[in-house]
Amino acid sequence: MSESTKQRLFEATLELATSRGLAGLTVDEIAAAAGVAKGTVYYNFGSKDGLIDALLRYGVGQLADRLRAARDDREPVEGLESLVDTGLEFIAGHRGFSQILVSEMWRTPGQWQDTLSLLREEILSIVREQLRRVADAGRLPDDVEISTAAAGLFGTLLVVALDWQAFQPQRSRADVRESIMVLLRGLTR
Amino acid sequence: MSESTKQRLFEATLELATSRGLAGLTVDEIAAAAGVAKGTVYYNFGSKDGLIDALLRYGVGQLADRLRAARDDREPVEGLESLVDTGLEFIAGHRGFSQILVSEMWRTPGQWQDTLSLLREEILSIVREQLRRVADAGRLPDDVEISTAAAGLFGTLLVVALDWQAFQPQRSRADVRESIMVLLRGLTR
Amino acid sequence: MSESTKQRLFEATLELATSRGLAGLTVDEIAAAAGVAKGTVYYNFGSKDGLIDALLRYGVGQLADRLRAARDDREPVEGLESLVDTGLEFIAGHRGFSQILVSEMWRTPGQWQDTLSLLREEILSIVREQLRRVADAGRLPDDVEISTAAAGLFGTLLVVALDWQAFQPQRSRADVRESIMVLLRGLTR
Amino acid sequence: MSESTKQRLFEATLELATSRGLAGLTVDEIAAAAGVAKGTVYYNFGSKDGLIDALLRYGVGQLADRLRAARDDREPVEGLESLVDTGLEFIAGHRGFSQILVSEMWRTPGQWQDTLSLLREEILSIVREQLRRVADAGRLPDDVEISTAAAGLFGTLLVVALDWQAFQPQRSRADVRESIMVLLRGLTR
DNA sequence: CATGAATGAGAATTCATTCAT
DNA sequence: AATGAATGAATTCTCATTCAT
Repeated sequence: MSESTKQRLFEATLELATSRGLAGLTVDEIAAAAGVAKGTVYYNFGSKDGLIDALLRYGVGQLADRLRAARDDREPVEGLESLVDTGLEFIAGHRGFSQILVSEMWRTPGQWQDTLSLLREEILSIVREQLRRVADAGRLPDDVEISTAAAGLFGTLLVVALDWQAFQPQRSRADVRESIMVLLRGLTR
Repeated sequence: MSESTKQRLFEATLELATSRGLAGLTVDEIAAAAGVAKGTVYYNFGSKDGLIDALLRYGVGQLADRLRAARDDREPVEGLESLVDTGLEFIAGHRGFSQILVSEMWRTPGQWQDTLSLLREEILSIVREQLRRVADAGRLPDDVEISTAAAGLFGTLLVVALDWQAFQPQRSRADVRESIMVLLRGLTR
Repeated sequence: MSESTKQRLFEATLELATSRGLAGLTVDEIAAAAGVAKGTVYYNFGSKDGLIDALLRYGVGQLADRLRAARDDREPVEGLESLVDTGLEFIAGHRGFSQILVSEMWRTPGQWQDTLSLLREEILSIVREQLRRVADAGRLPDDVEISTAAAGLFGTLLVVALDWQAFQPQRSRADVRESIMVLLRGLTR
Repeated sequence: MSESTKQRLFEATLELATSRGLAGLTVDEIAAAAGVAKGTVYYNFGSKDGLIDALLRYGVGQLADRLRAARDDREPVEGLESLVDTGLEFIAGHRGFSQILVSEMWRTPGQWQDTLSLLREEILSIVREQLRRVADAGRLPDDVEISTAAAGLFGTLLVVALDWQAFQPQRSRADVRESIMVLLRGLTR
């Protein structure tokens, strides 16, 4: 079934990209790691970029789903913390994918820039919405611009989580979450 | 003189990388932009990777120098803000360089991982030192661990600055600095 | 079919090497002569060295096949002469190949030393076996050690044949064969 | 003094060529191994080929001197054996140089073919002269052509000696000499 | 006499893509 | 739906040679 082939290609690409970055991957490697012939990549995705593009959409889709599920009708600030926690959990559990995001997200004309802009927007809109609730509850200082704060929060979350994994793996997730919360609480007072 | 050749190559590479990203550059282009023959790159750096490696050290050296110069005997929190501002200025002025930093810094084994670990440490030690002063002045909450905060601050700065350049170029630098300061002020209360 | 591509590359390489030597060939030339794209060489052999390595095995295989075919149930000394004649014929017909054999065979660590040691052994075992028959027929002096004689005979054959081709091309093959036979007859008395 | 520089370059080249062959050497390596700057090679020899050329002449000159010294007014066949023994001794003592000779001597258009033809002739004339004496003493069969035999003897000597060094280093020089003598005695009866 | 930084033509190698099966 | 041999443009890298000091 085609779905399993695509899935296998996604997983192999993720696995390889974790250590070598997206740009450094060859279609040969990906196909070999997925246990399919090279032509199969082209049959299923049309091109290398097509595969990467699909992979990015797939991964971000998963992240967005989780984030959306994490929001609830609780108190706004708690909801924000829940968002952060969910984000941290996802990143820790999908390190390879997250590394790809940081690696490619801010690369200027980067090959996947268009897709990434779209995906970034999808995530940010979720964060912005939650920040908006916090603001509506009067818990955000007036001089904080929501879209800026959302972008900053997303980037910080990504980077802090990866730094944790790469350079301070002995820290617990709760510990890392708390570091970010300290910042957020400062912000939301 | 060899130093000037290396210097010219660094500058040409940085220049090109700012608009096109480091990964996509060819040695031909770099040499042409620097006004030297292609062989000269290999004579001086051994390989394309050798050039990038040297460039990373050079760039981080520059950043560290600026950061060190930004610290002064003023009030600790102001000193911290000065550090942030200097960092922002540097990143905005060396976009290509900063992009490679984010792209490679958190890649697991990564080609330049060894170099980057060293360089990360060089920057972090400066940030840590300043945070220490802030703490000594009693301006940091007790539950904030300095080395964690330093790593988070560095990553956040990098990412927020790049996000600004890539997705919100119309914002002013002062504006962006203020976004980060809001966070810091929350932290340092 | 892949076999025919490899075959074509072997033949083209051998052809070119006969007039220009193996070391001086470029992959471009070889591919052009074989009527395939340059990438095909890399697809099939991985590298220029890989091609040469495979070619050595292929060539020695051919030589060994011919030598084995040349042995028959005739009188032992005649069989030995037949071996020599076959060897001469092969070398004369594959000059480029033989040159690389002499060039590389006795080079201390040499790029293809491992391959060549194996190949040398394959040829020598055939020669040894024939010398053994001569000895069993009581036609070899007692003080001649077979493995030493085999190695000497192989080397001599190679060198004499190449010397003929390079410096005395006007001599006939029969003439050259006779020169070696004179030595062998002295030996087998 | 220039002589010592040339000498150092000869020795370094010989040393390197022993394991890697002449063609694979770079001027950089040679200069580094000799402890001089690259320009010095060009100052002294004009080109890489000039260095190799001079080296070949130098080495063969040494060999020719020894061979000439080995001939004496003794009985012709003994003189021939003395020639062989001296040749063996030289080769064993100058393995690197000898490997170069075998590697390059029969390479068809080889870059140093002209020089090598001359040098080959220098050695062969010595061998031919001695064989002539043997013939004059009535110790050579009528069907042996002297110049052919000389070429064969030279090649065989070279190859057998190298085979000894590379593949059967445990044998004594006397042992190896005896192997060749067996052939020669058969020839000279 | 000697140096070594710089050169650039030439060679090896990579890799996304195509296409006949 | 999948394959994998073949391609060739693009790139990296090599190295003999030059030349100003």
